[in-house]
Amino acid sequence: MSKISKPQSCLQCPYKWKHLNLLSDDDIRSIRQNCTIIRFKKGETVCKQGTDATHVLYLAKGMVKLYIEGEKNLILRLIKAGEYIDLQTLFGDNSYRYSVAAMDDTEVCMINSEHIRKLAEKNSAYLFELTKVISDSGNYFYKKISDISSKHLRGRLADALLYLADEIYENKEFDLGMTRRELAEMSSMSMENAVRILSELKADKIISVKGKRIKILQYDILKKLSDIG
Amino acid sequence: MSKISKPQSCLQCPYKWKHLNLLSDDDIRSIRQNCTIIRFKKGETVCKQGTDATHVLYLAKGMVKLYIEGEKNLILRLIKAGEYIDLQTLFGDNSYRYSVAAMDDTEVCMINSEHIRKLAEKNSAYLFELTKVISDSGNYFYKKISDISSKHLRGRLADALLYLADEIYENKEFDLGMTRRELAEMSSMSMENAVRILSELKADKIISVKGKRIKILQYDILKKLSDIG
DNA sequence: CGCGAGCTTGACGTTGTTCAACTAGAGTGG
DNA sequence: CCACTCTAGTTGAACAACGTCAAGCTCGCG
Repeated sequence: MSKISKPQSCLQCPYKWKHLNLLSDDDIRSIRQNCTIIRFKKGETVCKQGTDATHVLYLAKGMVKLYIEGEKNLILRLIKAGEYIDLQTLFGDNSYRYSVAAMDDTEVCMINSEHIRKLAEKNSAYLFELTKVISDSGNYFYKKISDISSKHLRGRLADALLYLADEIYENKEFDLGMTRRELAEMSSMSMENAVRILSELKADKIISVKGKRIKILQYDILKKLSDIG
Repeated sequence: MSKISKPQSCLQCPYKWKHLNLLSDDDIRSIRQNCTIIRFKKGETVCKQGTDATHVLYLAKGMVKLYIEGEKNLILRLIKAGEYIDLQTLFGDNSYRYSVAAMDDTEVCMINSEHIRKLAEKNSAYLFELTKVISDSGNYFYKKISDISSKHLRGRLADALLYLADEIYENKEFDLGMTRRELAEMSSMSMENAVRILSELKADKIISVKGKRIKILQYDILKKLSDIG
């Protein structure tokens, strides 16, 4: 963590804060006093599971992983620039249920929670949009929890690869911005098995793997592997 | 599903609708036109995974299970009278991500979603409370997903028993209102293993089991089993 | 009395983890 | 430039966890 700075002005937010347009100019100005931009280097912890959630985190630049810590970590999702890292802590219990760490060099706007709550309370349209985001994020977990509890190794790894291709890199060919261990933590399996299955998929010519470079050669088969679990 | 009826009046709601007090009398009256009370018998499906979520479900009487359907079902939580069955679908994607079925004879208020959204949009305090409920329900999943993916059989069954004792029946002795298969579906394991572990816990005098009657004899040990996973 | 659903237990096969050995590449200091 | 080390990745084999199958049991009900 380093380089603490105040935004110049949020009025023409260069980070494309979502739903900022629903606030009045005065309200937007007021955010400046309650917002700090912090830069994180790759690997640094942005927020730590269990600590008090006093700030809303908005990812301005870079990519972070949101994961649950335990004997083995479980990466729930990756977050790209332009998204709130999580809004549930804003209105619910105010401690982080997860940890967040930078996958590369990132910038995070940390905005005082209490301030956002006040803005939301007096601006129904704004609150409405925040609630939508929270709801969708909750809905995502229904799928995740069912995938993790019902699918086998191959299906779970296929899920992770499809997630990376479809949601994160939006391309069938991408540089895996993480270690094999992290890929395993996305799929809830041991690192050795993640490697093994990558090798199998490669041998079956469903994907190609060269170091961190991964290309999905047979998208529909990967999809089928994900479906049958 | 049977016995469709309109509420007499929601003004003195006999079902203790949560947060109804935040609405104006006129708004509460307007709900009547958009609300139907439906009775379900034990085992009946209240709502089906995949269908459109056109209504908010409020559980007036009885108990239901909320579960994800698949080759094997996964029961995510039980809901007691006086709670919304789920609010996420109200503001997020509007299809049910889960199925809900009655555990005993129940009554459900089904309120038109669009109507509630309109009330919420013009009443910030009401929306605020709904958002809190949604957020907390999302936060619950962080724990659930981590438990399911990291704990072993014994830890998961201990979780289920503690959940029933602490959250549902609020007593260390209770009648298990479900089959062994359903207990297994709460803990994400096969029915045979749920039975086996119940037997082990009984042999170790941590619980007593007589048919559906379960008594937690050594609460702290069960807690420890849950902790170590 | 017999039937069926839910429950119980043991034996066995499958899935996934752990351990261990080895390889490849990147950085470091002489 | 080479040896050294460190980390990430890779593969095989042993082992543990868990599910499935099969058989028998119990209890309520027609």
